[in-house]
Amino acid sequence: MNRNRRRRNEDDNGWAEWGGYFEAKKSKLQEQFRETAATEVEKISDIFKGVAIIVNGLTNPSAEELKKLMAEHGGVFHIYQHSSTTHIVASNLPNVKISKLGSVPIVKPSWITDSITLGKLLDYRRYLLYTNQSTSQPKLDFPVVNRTAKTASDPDFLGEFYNNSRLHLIATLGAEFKQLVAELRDRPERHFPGREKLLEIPTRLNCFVPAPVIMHIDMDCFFVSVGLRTRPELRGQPVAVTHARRAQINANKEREEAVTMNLDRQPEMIEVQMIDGKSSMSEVASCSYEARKCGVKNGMFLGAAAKLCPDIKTIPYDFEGYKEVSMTLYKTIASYTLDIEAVSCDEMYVDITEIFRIFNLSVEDWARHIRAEIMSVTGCPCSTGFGANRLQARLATKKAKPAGSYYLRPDDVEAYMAEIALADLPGVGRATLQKLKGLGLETCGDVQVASLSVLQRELGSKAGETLLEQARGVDKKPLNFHHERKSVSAEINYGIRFKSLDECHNFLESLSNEVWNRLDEVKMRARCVSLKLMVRAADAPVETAKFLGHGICDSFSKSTTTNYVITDPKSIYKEAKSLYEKLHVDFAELRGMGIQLTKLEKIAPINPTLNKFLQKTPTKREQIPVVAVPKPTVTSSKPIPKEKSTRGRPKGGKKAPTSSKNSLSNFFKSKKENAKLQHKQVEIDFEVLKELPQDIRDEVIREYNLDVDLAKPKPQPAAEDKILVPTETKKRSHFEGLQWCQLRPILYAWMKSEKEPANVDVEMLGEHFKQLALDRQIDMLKIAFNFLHRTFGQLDCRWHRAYHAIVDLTQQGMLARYGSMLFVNKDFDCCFC
DNA sequence: ATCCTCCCCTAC
DNA sequence: TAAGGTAGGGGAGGAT
Repeated sequence: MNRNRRRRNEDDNGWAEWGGYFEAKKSKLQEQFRETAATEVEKISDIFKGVAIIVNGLTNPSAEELKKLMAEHGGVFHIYQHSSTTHIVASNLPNVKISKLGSVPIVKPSWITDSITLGKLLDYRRYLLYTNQSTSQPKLDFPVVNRTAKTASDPDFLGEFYNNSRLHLIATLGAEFKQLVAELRDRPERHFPGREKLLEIPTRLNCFVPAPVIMHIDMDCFFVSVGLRTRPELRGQPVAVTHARRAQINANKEREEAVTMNLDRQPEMIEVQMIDGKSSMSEVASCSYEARKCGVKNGMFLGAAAKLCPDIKTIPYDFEGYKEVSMTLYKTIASYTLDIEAVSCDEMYVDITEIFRIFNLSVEDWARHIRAEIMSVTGCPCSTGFGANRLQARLATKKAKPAGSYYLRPDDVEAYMAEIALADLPGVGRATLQKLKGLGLETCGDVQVASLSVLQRELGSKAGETLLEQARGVDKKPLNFHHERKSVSAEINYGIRFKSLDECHNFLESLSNEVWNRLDEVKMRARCVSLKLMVRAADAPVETAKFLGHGICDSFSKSTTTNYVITDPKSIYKEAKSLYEKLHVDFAELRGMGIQLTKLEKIAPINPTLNKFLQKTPTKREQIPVVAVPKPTVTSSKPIPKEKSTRGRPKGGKKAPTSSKNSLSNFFKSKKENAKLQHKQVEIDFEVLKELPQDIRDEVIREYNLDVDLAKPKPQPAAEDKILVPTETKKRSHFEGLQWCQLRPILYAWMKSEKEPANVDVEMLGEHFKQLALDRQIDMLKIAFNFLHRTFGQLDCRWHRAYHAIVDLTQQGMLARYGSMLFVNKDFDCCFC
């Protein structure tokens, strides 16, 4: 991506390449495995003689593994498609790409694994990824036995499911647009070609718009509108986007029973009550306003929707179309401003204040202009709402829909709000609404006069407070243009019916790979893995009403904070598997599984100077001070001090391990040897020495013939030095297995990394930071290690580079003077200076 | 008092 | 048949 971006066209604000965004993602995958060194493999068979594959997109097994399998079994692996390529292997390939791939058959990866399992080349036609189920897909000339990955027991399931999941698409597209807005804003240049068009709008006098103005823009029934672009004959009719084509399915006794049994259990699900054993339980992803008039809602089962609206027409999904239209939408808005908070693929907030300030437009002029432009470039209608904050803008959109615009003027807010139904407030969902009903509250007007304490008692302190504010049209949350990820997860609660523990483990492994790929994609690393399970409720029927749905479930989750930074999918799988064992759930009862990663860290150093330095190959000079210290054998290491570390200790009443002593002792031995080697004098920091356990300290003093009188303290250290050394009141156990380090330079480096060095008052920041640490009662050592870890942890532990980066900064006058420093990583590699 | 874990809720 | 994902806010209750 980065490389592509540098090539960008200066005139288009980066858009030319944004169009190629998804393209770029795919080619990156290719780069990844091209870089993988060819591994020498032992030939096992000749199953794939004459077969030459390329891999397109994510697969399971991965491209790398397929490459190895092909080599082992006499096949050929191409990185790019070639005239001699015989098959394309893919788990999910957007329809739009198929036409470009020509006549080479596209097969599922299980063709390869199954062939190997059975020891012979199977007929690939049974493994074709595409069948002629949709007009946009290529027609196939031969009969196809469509082997669909129905349940999670199938290795192709994950990709196939995500390829067809609307919710997955919505979630991932939303996240991608958030990230893209952030990236665009990070570019130094600002270029808004769209604004020129505004000059053509005749300016009027007296169209003062009080600042700030927030615009909320939302496509009207997005999926339907995209689908109707090519189906004009359905305009004005009740239309729904669903997987199913018909609202009735063939009668099936078992299913009728299952439906009835589930109905008994879920009387609150109104739409479920409207269905019977013959109704389709395919969900309506989006429905037209004509369908909504009959009471049809998004998320409803098609069977239920058809009961309300017998004329309803169904149209299939068009995932590529959604991507394309949302891209165009964002592109259009961003040609006017980058003050955008992406909400989802079809919705965003835009701070429009600046545009009004510059162009002297009325809200109506602007709305008419932008809505017309969006209509013309996407072929889809949208609605816009304007207000002084995001809440007002959003409620205005509600009134504007469909295909309209509304400005909620500051003077009208109070009266307007009183009429708003509580259900229309963002954040008020099913559960909250029920609670409020219990209090006899239905409109914002009711809430306006309710007491805060009552609301808080019912909804919790935070939600109570926000609700009261919302009811008055107040929204203090500013738009967030720079979104930072706090978690990455992958979850599937459909098609989970394991027949063996192996199947369950395999699926968990696929999920681990998936979630790892997503983490890597956003260039982050994690330190916490959570596993979420959906388990059939004890009294729920084994057969669910919805085909392969999760039915009525209990959900459980468990997490583990690792004492290392996760740097591969195998670690995720290992942790997830162990969490699964701890939850004691029978694989046969599972109905859903998910893995979530939290405690995320950015993969790259933030400081550009440090970054640049770290990329350099170290010179000989730079390598000298690195001292390797043998790993302590007594205990496992903990890279970042954790209050809970003592809890994780062996419970058998063992004494706390003495790793600290051992490694310190070792450390000084190595230090001495190293000094001899270099014929250099050894410097030992007084404060470090003071903190050593008595016996080691004595040893060090003896070893080095030090002239130190610990009883007579050395000159009073500067104020900030005092806090650098953990005091005796701090529990030593926090730092078991860790070494001391001089903190000031590190903290300065940290602070510098977030603000550019120029014009930063180091002393002031130091004070500020100290206060922060004291206020929050965080150990300075913990902060320092967090920093070190976050910045350098993934760089193959090149601590010497970290050190020299800091020295470098110091020499440039960018850091304060530093004293002796000791850096330690989780493997007890040390560098000292 | 504050943090952490395991939930629940909400939005698209 | 059908494709019930994902991220963030926040609260209860236990641990420290």
